[in-house]
Amino acid sequence: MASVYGEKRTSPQRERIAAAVDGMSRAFTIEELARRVRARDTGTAVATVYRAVAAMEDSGYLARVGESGGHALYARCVVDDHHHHLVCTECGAVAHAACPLDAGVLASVERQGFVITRHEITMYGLCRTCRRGVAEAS
Amino acid sequence: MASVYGEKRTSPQRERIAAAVDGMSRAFTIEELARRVRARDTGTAVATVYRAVAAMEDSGYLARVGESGGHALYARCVVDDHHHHLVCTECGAVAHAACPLDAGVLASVERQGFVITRHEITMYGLCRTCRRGVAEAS
DNA sequence: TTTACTGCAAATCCTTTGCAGTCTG
DNA sequence: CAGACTGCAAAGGATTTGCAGTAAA
Repeated sequence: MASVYGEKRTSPQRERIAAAVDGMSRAFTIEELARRVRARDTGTAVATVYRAVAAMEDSGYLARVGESGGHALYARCVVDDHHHHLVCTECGAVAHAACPLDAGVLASVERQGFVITRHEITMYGLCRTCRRGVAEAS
Repeated sequence: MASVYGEKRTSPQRERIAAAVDGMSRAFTIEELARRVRARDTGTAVATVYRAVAAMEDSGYLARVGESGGHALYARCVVDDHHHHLVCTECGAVAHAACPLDAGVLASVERQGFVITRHEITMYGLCRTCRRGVAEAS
């Protein structure tokens, strides 16, 4: 668990926060994470959770995988190579997807004179379980 | 210019806002648009610009093409079929790109049990002109 | 006439920051 | 010890919204 916060310092609060993150099997908002942390230690300030999450994101332990109702969604992501995420809008389950920006797209924008320096791809959908739920409901 | 606001009502303010949008050859923030509108009519409230932009977005006349420094970026986009945008981070020029989500990606997430219901792809880069500028500067 | 649109200003609301104090390394 | 990290609370800051008035249709 040394790389959770990268080269940054740790603290009792950050350890509790890291533990809470480990307990998350789905995408979560900072608010949810904070609630979870504060359930065990009321003393942990929300600002501290925000700062810890930023540190975890820096270290690559956590990834921003989308947003929901104005709240950023995060999920543990220890995969090193470049990829993107797909979040189930019903339950928050996360899937991985290879980056779809292939030679064809690059050539297409190149033809327009552009080079891509950065991109963000966020996908939302339904996981196997929630897909069933929706089908049954209809 | 009837479809600018879709089926919604128009007004002198909305006409001025539409004219200002037409004068924009690049991506712009609402703040920039409002400044432009207010240069000719100080009386137009920023809230009105926000509401007009929302209406234009609804009608498909305007598209959100990215964000810059916490400000949403918009650009005129009358292309009907599904595609994405690439914004030059230097000058705001906009390029179009076909949606890169192909059968391969869909199959990949399907293999994980997911179906995609929505996705957002935003690309940033440099246009031909700004590319040169950067090269010369280095 | 109906009801959408406007201006103004206040309210939202997630996230960030300033500060003083504490603790890690 | 220096510099991070913490708690608290206030500040940020783009966007939204309530309201009363005006004007499209």
